[in-house]
Amino acid sequence: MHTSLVLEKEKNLKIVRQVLTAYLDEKGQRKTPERYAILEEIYATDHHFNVDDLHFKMRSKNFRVSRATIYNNLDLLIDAKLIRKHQFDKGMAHYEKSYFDRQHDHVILTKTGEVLEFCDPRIQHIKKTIEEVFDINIESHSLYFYGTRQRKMDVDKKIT
Amino acid sequence: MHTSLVLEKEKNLKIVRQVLTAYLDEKGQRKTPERYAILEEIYATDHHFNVDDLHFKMRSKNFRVSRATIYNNLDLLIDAKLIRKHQFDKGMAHYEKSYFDRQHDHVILTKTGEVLEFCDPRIQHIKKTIEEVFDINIESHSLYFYGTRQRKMDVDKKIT
DNA sequence: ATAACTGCAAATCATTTGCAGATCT
DNA sequence: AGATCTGCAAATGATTTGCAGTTAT
Repeated sequence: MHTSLVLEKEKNLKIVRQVLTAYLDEKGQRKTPERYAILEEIYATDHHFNVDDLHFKMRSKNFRVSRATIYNNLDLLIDAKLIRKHQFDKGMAHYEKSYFDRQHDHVILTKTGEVLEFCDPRIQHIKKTIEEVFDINIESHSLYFYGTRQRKMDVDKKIT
Repeated sequence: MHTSLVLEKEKNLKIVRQVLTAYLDEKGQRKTPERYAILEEIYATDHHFNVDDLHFKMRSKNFRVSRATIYNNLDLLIDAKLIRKHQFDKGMAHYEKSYFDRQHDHVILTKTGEVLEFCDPRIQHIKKTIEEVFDINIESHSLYFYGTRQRKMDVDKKIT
């Protein structure tokens, strides 16, 4: 990895640690090593993850945390706006770090489980219309597209 | 209720019964009374429902079905395109009849649990764009807006 | 000192499953 | 008759919870 990217990552880690500290101070909650370890593990990598992924990675680095503590602290990090939670289908929830990214939506490739991100302003336009039509306040939305890679076979089919 | 609406409902019931029969014939599956009773209960009312709602309603009409059978047959009805399933959050899944309605999306009012439906063509436009950008095939999507009714209080706040 | 936190194991809740007996075809 | 269904109860899997012991403040 390029040196500047490493430095960038460290700077970001420092920032999110401070965000967490500020949050815990404000809420009068304790600054436990587990909380920082979980946050750092999340911000050290770039992918979506689930509770088991995180638990396994921390354990393999010899940091002992229980799944219960991870669950508890993921809720805390959500409240601190440091991560977002997704329920792609039934089964385990997925999470992603959120502090440096802007709001986006997802495509789930159902064959591989891959997750793609996109940002389309038209969703905000739809949202605005819905708010007006129903006279409501929309606080959040969830939008997922489910699909598969366009394979050669499919292209052939089209020609036929 | 107006007589023509009652007649309309009966006509529709007849249609969906036939659709189910055709499906079961095609798949070589058995025409059990439970299957028709579940279908009819669903098409007799106009709201979203969950497994417990349905179970309770059928039992209170003295039709004994197990929850397991309901689960099994809801999957079957989904496959027959007679109903759709929604996972609004964690917790119980919701279902809705689908045969006479066209595809639509939902607004969930988080305070009351109310569900509103809407149809906005711009989602299809977004879908098309995403398919082109990522070179994928999108098979389905799920879009939910979460919000609350605009209450008088909120309006007052705005003025302040 | 003491309220908050962690880790474990047990509890929960929606859904699924195994299987014995019932029932469509 | 024979394969498919149903109903029950037990199993599952993700998440939550109760609680005793630990730790940050």
